[in-house]
Amino acid sequence: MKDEVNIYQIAREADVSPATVSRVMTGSARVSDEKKRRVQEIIRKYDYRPNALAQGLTTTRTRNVGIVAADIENPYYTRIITRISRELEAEGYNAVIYDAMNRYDLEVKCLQRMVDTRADALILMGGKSDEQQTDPDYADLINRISDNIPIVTTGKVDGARVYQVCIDEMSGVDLAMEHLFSRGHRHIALIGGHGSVRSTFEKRTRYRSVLKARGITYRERYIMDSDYDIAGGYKCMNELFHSNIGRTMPTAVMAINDFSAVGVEHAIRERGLRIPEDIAVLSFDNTFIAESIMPRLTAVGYAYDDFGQKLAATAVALAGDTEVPAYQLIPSKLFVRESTVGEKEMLTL
Amino acid sequence: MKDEVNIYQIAREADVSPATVSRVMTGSARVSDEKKRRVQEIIRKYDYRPNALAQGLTTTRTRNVGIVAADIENPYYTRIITRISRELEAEGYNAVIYDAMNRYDLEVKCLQRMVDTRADALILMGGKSDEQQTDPDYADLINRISDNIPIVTTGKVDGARVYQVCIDEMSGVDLAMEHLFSRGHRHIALIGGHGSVRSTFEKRTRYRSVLKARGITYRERYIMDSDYDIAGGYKCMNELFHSNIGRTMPTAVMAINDFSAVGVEHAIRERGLRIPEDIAVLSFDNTFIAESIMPRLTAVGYAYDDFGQKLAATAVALAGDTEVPAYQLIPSKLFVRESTVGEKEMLTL
DNA sequence: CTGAAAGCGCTAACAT
DNA sequence: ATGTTAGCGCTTTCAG
Repeated sequence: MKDEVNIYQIAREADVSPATVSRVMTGSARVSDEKKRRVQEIIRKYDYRPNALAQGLTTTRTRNVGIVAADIENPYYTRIITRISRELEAEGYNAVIYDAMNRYDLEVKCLQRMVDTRADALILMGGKSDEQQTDPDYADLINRISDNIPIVTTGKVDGARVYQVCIDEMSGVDLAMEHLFSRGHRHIALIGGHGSVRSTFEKRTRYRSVLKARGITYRERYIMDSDYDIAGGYKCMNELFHSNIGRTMPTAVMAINDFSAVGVEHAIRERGLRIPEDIAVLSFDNTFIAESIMPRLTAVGYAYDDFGQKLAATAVALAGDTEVPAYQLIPSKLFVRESTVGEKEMLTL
Repeated sequence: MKDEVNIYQIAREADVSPATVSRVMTGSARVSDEKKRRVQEIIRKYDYRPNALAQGLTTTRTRNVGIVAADIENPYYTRIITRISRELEAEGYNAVIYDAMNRYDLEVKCLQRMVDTRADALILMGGKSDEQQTDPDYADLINRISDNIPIVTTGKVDGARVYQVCIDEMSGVDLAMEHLFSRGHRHIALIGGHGSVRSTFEKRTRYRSVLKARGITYRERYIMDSDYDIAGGYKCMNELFHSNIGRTMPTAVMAINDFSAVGVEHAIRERGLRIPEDIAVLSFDNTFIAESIMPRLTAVGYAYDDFGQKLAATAVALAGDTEVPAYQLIPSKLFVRESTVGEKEMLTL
C-alpha cells in the first residue's frame, strides 16, 4: 500500500502553492508558463490523479451519471446501456451502472447509493419506474431525490418530477398488428408480461383498440400474464393451447419480448407445429435474440442508438441545468423476418 | 435544489455533538440511550443519509467494488456480474459496474476511474486482462493500481500482482471432445475467437493435445480466427466450407462461444444441412442462448453461481486485508443437448 | 498571476 | 459517555 500522492506534495516539489497545482489540473485560471511546466512535470513523474472523492466533495459535482436497470441479463437493457454509455463518454461523463436484479429492495438501494455518492443525474429503466400504478412510497422517494438530482426514466413515475424518454408502444402495436392483418391473420394473441407494467399495459390497451377499430372480436383468453423470460413465454403458450381446445385458436402470437418469444416457439415446436405456417410469431424489442433463433423473429424494435443518445443527452443537459423537454418519444419500427413470413415468400416480397 | 442536511444540523437539533451523531450512525462507540433516541429521531425526521464522498474521504474505504467487463452485451458477462453483485450485496458491498465496450482505451479509463473514486477492490473480466501475451503497458498500469487496490481477474496479467479466478478451459475442451468422440466424430473443428486471447489460446492448445493423444491428425484449417459474435461464427463456418471443398470436412464444430455458435448454425442452415445429422455443433459458455436456439446447443458451461461467488468473496476478503489463494479454478461442465445428439436419441440416452 | 486560508461533510483520536 | 479538534484532498474566494 504505497501512500498516494496528493496535491500538496506536488505543490511542494514544484515549489508552488496547492492552489496553483489545482489551477493547472483544472485549467480554471491562468498560470505562468514556467510554473505550469514545472507542475506538469511533477504530475507526470508521479502520474498524479486527483482524488475524485475530495473533488466531488468540494465541487459538489462528480461527473457520474447513474444508470439503474431492472435486469442487465436482459439484452434489451444492456443494449440501451451501451448506447447511453457511449454518449455519456463523449460528453465527458461516467456511466455508473447498477443492476436491480428485478428486486424492488435492491432498486431502492441502488437509488440511494447514487444519491449518497452524489451522482450528477440518474437514468431509471424498468422496475418500479415502469409500473402503471405508481407506488406512492416510490413516488415519494423519487420526489425527494429529484430535489437534488435530476432523474430521467424510460417509464413513468406519477406525481414526481422526472423526465421521460419513452418508447412509442402504441405505434409499435399498430405496426405489428397491421403486418399480421396484411398476412391474413384475424386471430391474434398478445402473450406474456404483466398488466401492472406500464409498457405492457399500453400494448394491451392499444391491442384492444386496434381490434375494435377493425371490428374483430376481442377475446380475453388471448391475453395472458407471465414474467418477461423464456419460461414465461413457454407457460403462456401452453396455456393458450389448453384454453383453446375446441375453440378458435389464434393464428398469430405477439410475444411481449424476445425472451418470451423463445418460450413461445419452444411450446409451439413441442406440439409439432410449424412457424409461421401453423402459427406466426412476432415479438417486441428486437434484441439479438430475434436474429439468433430460427426462424428469425419478426420483431418491433427501436432505434437504440437514438434511444440511448436521447437518454444520455437529457441526463447531461439536466446535470448542467439546461432546459430539456420533459417528455420525448422514441418511434417503433417493424423488422420483418421469417417467423411471420415464410422463407420463400420473404424473397419475393 | 433543497440543500442537504448534514451531520452538524442533526447534531444541533438533537443538542449533541457531531461526533455523537456519527457514533449513532456507525455504531462505532457507545452512546447513552437518551441521546441515541434524540439523534435517531432527527435522523428519521430528515431521512438523513451521510455523504458517501465525505465518508470515503475520511475512512479511505468506500465499500464499492468495481467490476470492469469487456462487453456487457454478452450474456456471459452479465450472468457472472449478477452473481457477483448478489454476493457483494450480501457482504455489504456495492457492485459498481463499468462496461469497457470492447475498447482498450475505455477499459483503461474505467480502471482509472475506479482508482480515482477509491474502490475497495476491482474485478476485471475480459479485454486486456485476458490477453495471452500481457501488454507491458497494461501490466504496468495494473501493477501501479494494485499497490493500492486489490485486483481479481478471470484472466491473467503477467507480471502484476493480481488474484485469479479462472475457468478450467482444459477440462472444458476435454469434456467437449470426449463427448464428440463418443458420438463417433473424428474430424472436429474449433471455430472462432482470437489466438491472442488467453481463454481461446488455452482451448486451442488443449484441442491439439487431445487430438495428438488420440492419434488424430491435426489440421490447421480446422482452427480459425474471428470476433466473439454472431457474425464471427458465421464468417468462420463459411470459410470452413470453402477451405474444405474436396477435402475432409469436419463432422463436428466447436464454437468458441454461444454467440459464434449462432452464426455457425446460420451458415450450416443456409447450405441446407442439418444439425446434428450432417454437422454437430457445440459451444462454450452455456448462456441462455444455448437453450434458446433450435436445436438446443450442447455447451460447455460453468457453475456461474459459484464463479460469481468466488470472485466476489475474493474481492471482499482482499478489501478486508484477508489472505486468499492467488489462484482458484472453476470447473467446466458439459450440458448435452440436441445440437450434438438427435432429439429422438436424446430420449433413449 | 499566485498564495493563504477557509471549507465541503465526515470520522477518529484525544481529552474530559 | 461525549465534546473538541484535527484532518481526509481538493477547490475557491480573497488578497496582494
